[in-house]
Amino acid sequence: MAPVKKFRELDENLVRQKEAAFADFIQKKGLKTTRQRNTIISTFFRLRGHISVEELLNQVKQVNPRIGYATVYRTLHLLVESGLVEERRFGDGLARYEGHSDVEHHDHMICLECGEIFEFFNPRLEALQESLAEENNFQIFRHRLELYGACKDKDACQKRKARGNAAAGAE
Amino acid sequence: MAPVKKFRELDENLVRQKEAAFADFIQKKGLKTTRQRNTIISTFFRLRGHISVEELLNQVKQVNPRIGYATVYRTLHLLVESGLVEERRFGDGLARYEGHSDVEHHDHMICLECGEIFEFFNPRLEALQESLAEENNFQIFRHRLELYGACKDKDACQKRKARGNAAAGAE
DNA sequence: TGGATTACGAAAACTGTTTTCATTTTCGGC
DNA sequence: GCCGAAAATGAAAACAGTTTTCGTAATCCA
Ligand SMILES: [Mn+2]
Ligand SMILES: [Mn+2]
Ligand SMILES: [Zn+2]
Ligand SMILES: [Zn+2]
Repeated sequence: MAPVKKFRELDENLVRQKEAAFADFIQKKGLKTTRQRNTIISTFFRLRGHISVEELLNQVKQVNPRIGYATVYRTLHLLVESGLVEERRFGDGLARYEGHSDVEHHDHMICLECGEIFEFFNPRLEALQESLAEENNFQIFRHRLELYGACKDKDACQKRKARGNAAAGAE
Repeated sequence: MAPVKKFRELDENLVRQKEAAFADFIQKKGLKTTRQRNTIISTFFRLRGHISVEELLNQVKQVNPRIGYATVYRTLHLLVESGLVEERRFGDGLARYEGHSDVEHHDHMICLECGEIFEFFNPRLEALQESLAEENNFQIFRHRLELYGACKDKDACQKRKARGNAAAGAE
C-alpha cells in the first residue's frame, strides 16, 4: 500500500546486507573495524551512480570532516577487492566506483552533452563477444564496452547537438 | 616475385602518404614545418602497434637525442587532431597511439598474460550496438570495446593460466 | 632578409593517486 | 578493564603521466 516506502525499505536492507558483507570480508582478512571505514562504506552504499573519489570524500566529510583522501582511497580499494564494488573509468581522468546492482554485469552509454550515464545489458551482445573471442582462440576474463554519444531525449542534448558543437567528437 | 619487398614498398608508400597528409594539415592550420615534427611523425608512422609516448621518444632520440617529451606530446596531439592517429587507453595508465590502418575502426582483445593486443572488427557487433542505442534513443558518436583475457595459443599464457595466477582477474 | 609568428626544450606545474611516517586505534589475551 | 602487537589514520611528501611556462631559436612570408 505504500510502494515508495517499500522500495526505500528494500534499498535500506540491501545496504545493510552489503555493510554486513564488507564486515565479513574485513574480518576474514584479519583487518580491523574502524569508525572511518564504517562511515565511508555506509556513505558510499547510500549514494547511487558512478561516484568519484572526490564526490565520496565530500559526502563523507559531512559526517566526519577529519577523514582524508588517503583513507577514502584505501577503503575503496578494499571495497573493490571484496568484490562489492567495481571501478570504472570513462575517460575523464578520474576513477569512478559503483556498487553492484542486482544486474551482475552491465555496459554503459555515456552522453557527452549532459554527462548522463545509461546502463544496459544485452545477452546477444555478450554472446557475440564470446563467439568472436572463440574464433581467435581467446579466453575472455572481463570486458568493457562504452558507447559515447548523445541521448536524443534530453532537451539540452538535442539543442547542443543541433548547434553542432558536439559532433566534433573531441574529448 | 618478391612478395616481401612488395609489401614493404606498399607500406613505405602508405607512410609517405600519411606524412603528406600531415604536412597538409599543418599548412592548413597555419603552423610551421619543423625538423623535430618531421622526425617524430616519420618515426611514429614507421612503428607499428600501440605505441606509448615513452616508446616513441626512445625511438625518436636515436635520430635526434635533443628532442624532448614536450615536443613528442605536442606532436602526438596534432596527429590526433589531424585524424591520422588515434589515442587508446588500455588501463595500464599510459596513453597509446596508433596510426589508422586500412581498417577504419576496430576493437581490441588484450592478453593479460603476454600483453599482446589483437585487433578485430565485426559488423554484426557494430550493428547490434547501434540497435541497442536506438532502443534507448541514444546516438553513438564513438565507442570502445576491449576484451581482456588470455590468448590460448601462446605457451606462456596457457602455462600461467594453468598455474592459476591469472584467473583472479586482478589488474 | 627582417621580423612577426610559431616551435623548441628544460624545468616547473599540475592532477589524480599512492606512499610514508609519526601517532592513534583496535582487539585478543590476560 | 588493561596490555601490547598489529593495523589504521591523516597530513604531507612522493609519484607518474601529462601539460604548461618561459626564455631562446627556428620558420617563412612580405
Ligand atoms: Mn554502471
Ligand atoms: Mn588497434
Ligand atoms: Zn558487456
Ligand atoms: Zn567496434
